[in-house]
Amino acid sequence: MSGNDARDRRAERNLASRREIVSAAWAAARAEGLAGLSMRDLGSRVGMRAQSIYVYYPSKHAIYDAMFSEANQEILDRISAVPVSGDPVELLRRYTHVYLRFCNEDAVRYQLLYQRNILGFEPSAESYALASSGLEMIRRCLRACGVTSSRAFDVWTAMISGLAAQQMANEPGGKRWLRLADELTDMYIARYAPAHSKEKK
Amino acid sequence: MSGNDARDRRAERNLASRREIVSAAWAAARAEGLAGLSMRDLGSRVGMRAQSIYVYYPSKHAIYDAMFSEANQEILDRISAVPVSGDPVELLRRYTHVYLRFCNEDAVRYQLLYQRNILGFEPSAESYALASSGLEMIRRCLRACGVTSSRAFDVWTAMISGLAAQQMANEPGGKRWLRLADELTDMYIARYAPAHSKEKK
DNA sequence: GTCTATATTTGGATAGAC
DNA sequence: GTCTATCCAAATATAGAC
Repeated sequence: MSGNDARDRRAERNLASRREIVSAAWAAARAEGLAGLSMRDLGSRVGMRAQSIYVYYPSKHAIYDAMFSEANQEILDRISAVPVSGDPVELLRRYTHVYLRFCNEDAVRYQLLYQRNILGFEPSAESYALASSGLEMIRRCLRACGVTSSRAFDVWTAMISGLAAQQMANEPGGKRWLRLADELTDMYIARYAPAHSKEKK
Repeated sequence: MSGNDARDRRAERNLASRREIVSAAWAAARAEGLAGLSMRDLGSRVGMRAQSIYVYYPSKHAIYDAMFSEANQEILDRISAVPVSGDPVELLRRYTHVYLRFCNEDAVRYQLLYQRNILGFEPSAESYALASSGLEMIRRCLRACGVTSSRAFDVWTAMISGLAAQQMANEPGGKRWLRLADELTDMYIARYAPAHSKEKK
């Protein structure tokens, strides 16, 4: 029926516009800074007046939230796409590599996801759930390596997020710290999962 | 001479006002967020009109810079005050404790010093020098522990800044990650300075 | 769904009287 | 050194015509 077709087309176009807005928001944030995102600039990037954006998103915070959610979905997808075969320690290395590469690719995305400091912005509960489920995959992998205590898990997240933090703060896009990932992993495994360590005791 | 006295009193009052302004700026940043610091709010906190602040600081960035510099001086002072006696590994632990406590005390200060993300603000060269000289003390201490490679030094800073980053991001003011410092240090020393390790090989 | 027009607020910064 | 007055620019958001 043509009524349904028209409705579908409308919904399709609406969705496309929403996507275009978020995509332009990323570009704007990369150019002007995350906090410098403005509706006027964003509008001009999608060929609209700023006011028209409110048809698609009710507020600027809603756009931040869409960006936050999209980025969380992206890292979750990438982690999920890692083939789960063979040695769990090898899997841990692959996860780590994927995560660090993800952080290092985009400073603005890193800031939005991991340095909560946009004025009054708090991400929605669903976005949090995405982030947690990524963490859960890491936790399972560590368990497969023989690491079970939550202390040891916190040690792991501290080490890896520390690599990312130093890299982003001091040399964004570089690899001075990122290349230390395997070294840190070896040290960690030798201490917390000696059965999987390549180093003989 | 009374001319000099008057000049001194003026200089003194001027300095006191400058200090009061920076102190109020910290309070404002803690209340409104670092990026939310505004001259009007700051003025009202020191009992002035916003415009009068320009007598003491030529711009808002200059105030950020004063805050940045003050904070760097503070951590440098604290690190310098640590008594340098006995085992270098013990000294390393003390340094680490001082640093982590410093980070955890004040989220806004942490953000200003270690998460460079204020709009167009870039700290002055002198402030950078302060920060570098604190890092240099850590480097010397690690050398005394027998750690010499720059790779190993980067591993150390990644680990410790990772503890701080996780603590600040997930549980500011708490100690879920901070309490892992000694555990991380043990692991690190065992790997990079086995001669100083308590664990027998 | 996009526009014009506008309300409303807020920001940093300057000029000049006192 | 502080004030009043003001400039100027920019922001988010709403109302209503088309």
